[in-house]
Amino acid sequence: VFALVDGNNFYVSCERVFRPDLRGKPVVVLSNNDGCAIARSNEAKALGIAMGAPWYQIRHWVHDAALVALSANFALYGDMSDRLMGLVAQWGPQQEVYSIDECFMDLRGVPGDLRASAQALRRHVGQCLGIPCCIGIGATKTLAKLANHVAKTAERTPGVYPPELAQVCHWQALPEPLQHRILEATPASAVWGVGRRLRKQLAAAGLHTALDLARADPVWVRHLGSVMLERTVRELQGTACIAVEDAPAARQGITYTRSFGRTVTALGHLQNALAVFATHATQRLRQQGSVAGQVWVGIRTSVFRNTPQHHRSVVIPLRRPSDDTTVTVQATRDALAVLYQPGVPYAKAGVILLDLQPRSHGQGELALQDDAAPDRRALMQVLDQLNQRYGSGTVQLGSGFSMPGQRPWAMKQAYRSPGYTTCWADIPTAHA
DNA sequence: TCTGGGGTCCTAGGACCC
DNA sequence: TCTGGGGTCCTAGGACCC
Repeated sequence: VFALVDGNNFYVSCERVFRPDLRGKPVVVLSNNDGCAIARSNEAKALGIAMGAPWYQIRHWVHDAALVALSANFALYGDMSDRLMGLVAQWGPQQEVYSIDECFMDLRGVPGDLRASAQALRRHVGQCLGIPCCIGIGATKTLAKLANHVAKTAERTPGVYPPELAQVCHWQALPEPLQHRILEATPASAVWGVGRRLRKQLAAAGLHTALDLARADPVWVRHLGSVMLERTVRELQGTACIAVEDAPAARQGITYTRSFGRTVTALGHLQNALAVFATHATQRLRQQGSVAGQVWVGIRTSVFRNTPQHHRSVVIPLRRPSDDTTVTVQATRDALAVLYQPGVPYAKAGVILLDLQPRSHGQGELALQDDAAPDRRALMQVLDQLNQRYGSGTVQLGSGFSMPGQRPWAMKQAYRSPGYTTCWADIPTAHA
């Protein structure tokens, strides 16, 4: 038996914990650069604001419906996520943190009425953290996902599903005719693993609802997609094909790409931005305990402008796998020397660390031949410790430094909330 | 004026090998 | 006239997820 626990409108809910005045109001959280809506309160959804809606298209709601917009505060959401996952972990023996706001639980061996313990967990999370969540329970991960979808939809839009399914939905506990009705009312595209492309292909083959999919022959359906679709169909039919992954595998690549607040044409600014991006990516690399063998570097113009497009990238192989920021920053320099063209209005740039391997793996002998390596490693350690203790960016490479006001590439964050739980200066005060 | 970012997995096709 | 077959590995691109 599997469960999926999922924080409702998670980023908005995180903000509301510290801003109770935002409850009941339409709220959106904007992406980096205040580009588009990436989280919406139920009230904002009711206004018709779509996921990913560009900010400039929806900002009129601020006047028309008292919409509140907030710039994304990922430090806050990440910290709230850790707390949420810690609370949910106590429910069962195995937990897979699937994304920032949801986790799968393997509930095999958990005694008692699962629906009742799910309700209790919801109350516990509500009391300890103040984040509302929905829980779906099913015989497979796909069914748990589906049950979660039903629980969320039943809560938000009464009428589609019976109201008693709101917030917690235990698929196996439902009578079969009700399961049938729910599957029939659920579009195939709401099933985990069916995206836009597959939805069209399934529709062309006459499969429109979750019920159509659940009744399909898993072997036959394979020719419409890949083995993934076959797996999805089997999971809908109750055969578990996807396990709960207890310990997440190390990342295969570490990406840091950003759109600029304004377009950038000067080489110096690009160098500065990419040095900062590489610094962030390499810090994550060290946290993971890996070294990178290659560095991908890309720069490009905006895909939303009707101007000549300029998308270029290059992969720089490193002489030996490294987790040294000076090495990856130098790689971005080398890359820019190849990629950069004067006069092009660059809108976005990025760094991807590739070919990742565990740090310990085969490093010793090579490192001994490089006299500078032990010192560099110590330098990076000190850097990480200082930044950990005194705040990110306390100590950095000169190439990543720029005077205040000299970062045209810095992203826009006009509506950023304080670091309530991650910054000493921003901790809220309680008044008696 | 103004449209995010970070991932995973699968498949097809090419290069290469014997 | 007429030119095999089987396998591995890698990469690019597509689809999906949140």
